[in-house]
Amino acid sequence: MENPEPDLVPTRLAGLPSWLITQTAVRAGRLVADGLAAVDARGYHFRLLATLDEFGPASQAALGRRSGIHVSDVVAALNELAEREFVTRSPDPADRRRNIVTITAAGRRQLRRLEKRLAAVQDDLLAPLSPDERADLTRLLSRVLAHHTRPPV
Amino acid sequence: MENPEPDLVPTRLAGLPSWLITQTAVRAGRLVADGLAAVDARGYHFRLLATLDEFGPASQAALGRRSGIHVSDVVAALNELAEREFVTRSPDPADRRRNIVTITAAGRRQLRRLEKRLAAVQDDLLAPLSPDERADLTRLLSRVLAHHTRPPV
DNA sequence: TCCGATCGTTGGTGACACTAACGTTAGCGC
DNA sequence: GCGCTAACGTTAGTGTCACCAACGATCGGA
Repeated sequence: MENPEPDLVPTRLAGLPSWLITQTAVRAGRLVADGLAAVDARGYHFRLLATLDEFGPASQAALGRRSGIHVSDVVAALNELAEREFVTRSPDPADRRRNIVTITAAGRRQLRRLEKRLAAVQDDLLAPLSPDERADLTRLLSRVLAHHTRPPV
Repeated sequence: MENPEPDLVPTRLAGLPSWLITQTAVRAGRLVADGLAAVDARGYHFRLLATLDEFGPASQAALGRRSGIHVSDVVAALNELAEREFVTRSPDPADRRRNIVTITAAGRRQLRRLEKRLAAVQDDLLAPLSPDERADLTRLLSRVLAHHTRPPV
């Protein structure tokens, strides 16, 4: 929806892996945002719903760790999800500091919708690559990401 | 410098290429930002200096197109660069709407410093990959990016 | 000469990641 | 049992990047 006719890109940038990754991420982010916006959601919402669906009810802190979202941002995103009844928050009887967050049936339906949108986005995003190449890319990125997720330091 | 001990990540996320790309970009962005911050700069500054050095003096609009930065953001970033005398702005005698932006000697020195930092960042970022794999990743990302840069629509 | 396009600039917005501070609560060491 | 530390949820604020709308000035083609 933008990108005002880019001129040729400096090779100093185009050759930098960090630039390639972040720029590709910008494009990917746009596609994702557009896809999710059609269902009135954004990345945080999907990540939280997917995490809840996969691991079951959890505290907000656990949700944050698993989805990679900061606890303080989890609060805001859950407020929005709860307002639309995609999720319920109830105090943990066993630990009064905690909330137990649970996905609702409506939340699961919303998640299905989001997943459908995102599947289309993947296809759009990786359009120029063959299935083998897509697998290669996924493999390489996973390795890089894993390396920086649990720094061997 | 953060990442508070991530729990296991949902496979629903870990398998999504769009997620892999954006998450890897977050890590890359952190490394880049840290590297540049050490010289009191950020991404926009490097991109502008590199573009200027590669293509020579240019108008702000041209700079924006080549570096992929919105014109309005170019203004702010150039203000910061000009304040530190890394760049000079002079009116274009041939077109009074335009400014001609030129990189200074100090700007070139700063660019060298930034490039040095970024080279180290690339190595850190791609540490788990062999040279061949790094080339593969670069190739794949370039293809994806090219496809979304000039939409074939 | 008019009109549309371009240029620089200002002043916003939104998503995402992240930080600091706070009161509450749990659980461990002693 | 008591005190300290750590974890929890929440609020409020920051920085980067990308983007949008509007403006006056200027240019260039019809």
